Amino acid sequence: MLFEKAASKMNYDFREIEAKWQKYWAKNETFKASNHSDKPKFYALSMFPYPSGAGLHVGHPLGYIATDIYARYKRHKGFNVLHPMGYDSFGLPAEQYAIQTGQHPAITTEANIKRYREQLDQLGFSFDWSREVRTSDPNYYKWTQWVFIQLFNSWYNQKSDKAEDIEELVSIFEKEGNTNVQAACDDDTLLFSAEDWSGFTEKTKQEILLKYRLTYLADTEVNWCPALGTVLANDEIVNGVSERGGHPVIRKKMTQWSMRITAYAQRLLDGLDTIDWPQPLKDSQTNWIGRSEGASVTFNVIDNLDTERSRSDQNVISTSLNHQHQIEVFTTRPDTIFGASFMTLAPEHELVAKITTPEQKEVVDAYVEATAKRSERDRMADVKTISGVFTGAYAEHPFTKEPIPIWIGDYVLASYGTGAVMAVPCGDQRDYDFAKHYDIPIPNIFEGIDISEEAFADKANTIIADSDFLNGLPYKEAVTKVIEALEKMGQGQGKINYRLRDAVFSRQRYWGEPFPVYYVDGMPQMIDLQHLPLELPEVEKYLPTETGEPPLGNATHWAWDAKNSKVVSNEMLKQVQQDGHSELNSESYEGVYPLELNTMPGWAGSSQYFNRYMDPHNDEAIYSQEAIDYWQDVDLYIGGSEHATGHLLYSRFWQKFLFDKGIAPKDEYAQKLINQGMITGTSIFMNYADFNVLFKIKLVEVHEVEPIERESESELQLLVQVFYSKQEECTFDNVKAKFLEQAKQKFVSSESIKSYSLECTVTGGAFFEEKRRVPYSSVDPISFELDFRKLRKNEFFKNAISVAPTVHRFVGTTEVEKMSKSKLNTENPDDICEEYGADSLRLYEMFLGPLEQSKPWNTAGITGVHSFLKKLWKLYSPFMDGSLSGVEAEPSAENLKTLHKTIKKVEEDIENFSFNTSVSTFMICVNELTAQKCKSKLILEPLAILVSPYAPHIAEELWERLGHSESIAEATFPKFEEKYLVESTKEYPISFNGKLRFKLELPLDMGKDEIEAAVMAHEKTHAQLQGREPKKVIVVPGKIVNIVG
RNA sequence: GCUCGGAUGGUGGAAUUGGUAGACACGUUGGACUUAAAAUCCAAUGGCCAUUGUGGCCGUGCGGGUUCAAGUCCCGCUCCGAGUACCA
Repeated sequence: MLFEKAASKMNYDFREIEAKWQKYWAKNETFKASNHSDKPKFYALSMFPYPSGAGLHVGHPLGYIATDIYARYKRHKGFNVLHPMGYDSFGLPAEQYAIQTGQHPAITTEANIKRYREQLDQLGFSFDWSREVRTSDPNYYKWTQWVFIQLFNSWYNQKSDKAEDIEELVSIFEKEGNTNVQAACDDDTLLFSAEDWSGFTEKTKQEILLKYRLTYLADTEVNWCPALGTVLANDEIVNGVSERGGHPVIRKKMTQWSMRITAYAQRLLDGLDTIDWPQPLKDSQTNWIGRSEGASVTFNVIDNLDTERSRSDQNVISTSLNHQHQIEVFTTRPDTIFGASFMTLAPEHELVAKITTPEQKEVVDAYVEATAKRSERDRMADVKTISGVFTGAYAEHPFTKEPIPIWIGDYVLASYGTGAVMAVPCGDQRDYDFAKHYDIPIPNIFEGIDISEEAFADKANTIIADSDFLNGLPYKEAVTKVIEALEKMGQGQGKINYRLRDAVFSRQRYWGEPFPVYYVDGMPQMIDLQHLPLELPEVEKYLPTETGEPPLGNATHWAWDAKNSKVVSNEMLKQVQQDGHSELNSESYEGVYPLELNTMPGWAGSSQYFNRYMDPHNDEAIYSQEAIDYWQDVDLYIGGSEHATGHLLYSRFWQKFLFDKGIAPKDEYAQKLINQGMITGTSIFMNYADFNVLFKIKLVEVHEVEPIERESESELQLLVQVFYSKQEECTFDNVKAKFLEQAKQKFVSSESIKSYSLECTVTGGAFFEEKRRVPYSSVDPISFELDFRKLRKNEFFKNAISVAPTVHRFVGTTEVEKMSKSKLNTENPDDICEEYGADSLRLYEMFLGPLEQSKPWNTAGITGVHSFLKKLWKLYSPFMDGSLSGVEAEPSAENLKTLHKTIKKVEEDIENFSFNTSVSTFMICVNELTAQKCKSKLILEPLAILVSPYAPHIAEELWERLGHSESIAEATFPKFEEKYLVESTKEYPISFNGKLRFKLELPLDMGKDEIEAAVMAHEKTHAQLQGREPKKVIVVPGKIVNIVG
């Protein structure tokens, strides 16, 4: 008993140690950050997770561990560290679960968060949990709604290049109309004067302002699925039907909220130069924004064929006047305008119906209808098929005045540019292919270029020919000249086009932030801040209503009483609508209006959470000025690259907006960002079509004809091949049933037997006919041999039949894939924590490879880091068993060298986020100190601090056992001192013609010539040279010697 | 197609500015301890050839080049991964 107790104190009992310190940190609020400090601030942030029902898998903590190491390191370095965590807790899975089970998403979400928290706590993160945020918490989304209102009340002034108050725009309108206003606004905004403005009705004014607001209502084309009553994202549609249920999907216009992110396109692009983010991520944002420079050109549509005919008769009639229709195109190659031989409109282009000639109407209508049926994604995926039809109409070339046929084709997308192109087949491959296909002329306007096979698109080597005033000019000059000419004619100007579209901000979902919006006379009104949050109403069903309204349409208590500023029953609404302001009804019915039924998208809540962490409980403001002045911005942000064009773009946009409004002090919120690589899982496949089942059967025959029933018992062993289709489960019952069926056919003759019974004992096993996934956790991580005991732990395989291992080995084939629950290749951190402890898991995740690289998960190597921790523990044992009893060994020079080498490397590694190499460094350090039998506190104390960011639990325990009563978290990071590393000699590699031949130890302070002399005098040098005279001797002091000859 | 990554032993991966390729760990093999197993410890471990010892040759996806010296720099490919996709 006594012995056991002593042993447990001596052994590395990670379970006890980890639980102890996790409790200690929570109790002492070790990692609580203060908004006031004399220390410099450091804000370390991990992207907050969506709390899914599956819990964390080993891929999740990778980034958290990295952030945690850095945060703990910075704390050791004397920083006041903010390291918060929260949950992005609105989202689809909880809603879908609610649809299936009727359980409120809030309940599911709460349960999932609880599970996440347990798992996170287990890993020993230094989070300041007092600052936790949840996007689905009304106290949080109050401020999401508030930002929305700020956006609504703002417009983008292109003159000052920032967002400004909408009231200022109104006063400009009142003074001078909108003729001088340069704003990011809808394309169809008409010009008006101050007089016009004052003459507009209030509703018209509101309609006009909506065209300027940074969040606005617009008709947006969406993928509408009538059967599901919902809008689908592009990837929810497969082959034109819904992925779920296979219902038809149509493109439909819906009034939805949009965010005018395009106003910030240029600033989002420019800002990338100011932040330290990974280049691939910057590239993908750059591509997503998709800036292209060129010109917009207006082509006049020729009104009727008579005009055209008379022109071809050389009776020149001016056709540039009174054209009914104009087509505006965007081109990046205005220099090739003389090569334009046709135009193509997107089938959805509004002019299609107007300009199509009666003769062509039928084919055009058919084509338009056919394309409408295809989703945009389908159209884009199908690049090879060329299709289009001629409208019968012609446009006039701005310079040559020649008629140009107008076609429609689905290779032109309505959503990019103006939905119309001037087709220059000689300079664009798509135009070229289209022209070839429909036999349209392909004029060549390039000097010395053969275009008989393909288009020529190389701007750099372009010399324009056959183009009137552009002849002989290279690309750049030609562009300038054309734009000048077009501007003079009023038929075009230089233009910068962006691929980036305004972001649709409405979702027909339940589990999201409600808009703080009600409608008076169809115009949106914002609810005042003091009445926020506008909380999600309760609903009976989480599906869209029968009339196709979003789920909030099911709410019975969802109308806004503007007078009393509160949510009231829909009954009140109906009353008012039916009766108007009738005197029959009491006053309270007045001023009740419908509330918005859409909710905000997933990215709304995540677009400003990093700021809210600075002051998460503030009920008066999104955060106090004081808090943001102190914390400023995120110093280190770690998360996955899959958010490159979603969250990471939208949040930059919101931040820039908050900056413009003076609410945030920085216009980029994260100076440094790192993408952790994906941890891929190893999927295991079993494939045993030919494996047999060995059964023992007992056959009881009962013969009808005999007077006395005779029981005959025969025990048979037989091999039966059991085949399984993919759908069938490999359970004992399934196998047995199949076996009995076969046995019956084989052994029971129907004539003599009245009845029979079969029993079977399984002595063999059965497996699958086809390649089938089995859980990664059920195989040996090295041999991939299946372990049936482990397999049966998985619910799906709980009845799987095993075979004695001596009979047959089941070895799986492997495939590396993204980790996901459905692929059965996830690895649960809990199991690893249980077996090896959190410190082992933390070290191992870092040891796996470079943080940013994607890497396969394999538990095989975890024993390595675990035994490292045991060795580390052992190193400190003299301080635990009392054997040292106060005697303190002075550190040897060797000890100091090892320590300082480690300090230097680990510090460099952390600064460079090269966590995998510091784990190696620790291993080397511990191996060396063990070999040196180091017993010095002066070495072991700093070592504990070095290890503490990586393996905080063991570090705390060792620190305590060294006699400290305070947490190691605030201990000062050891200072590297060069003096301990100074060497007096160097083992020079001596190479001949670049090949290493031998090594020679020489003093480091030896000069070049001395080294050469020493090397040349060496006997091995003579042996190598064999009397030859070296041509050259290269000596790099402190590095290498190379002898050429 | 375009953009961006990447390719090093049986495996994950090391290798500051070009300067000893394969650190560290896993695995494997052999050994110690043990009745045995686990745990722990020790040794070997890129390939080929030779050998009493010493040694030699080849080796960082492929083909060239620059250099005293190339995993690292340059040119041309191949393959793999990620993102994006008719962007006018």
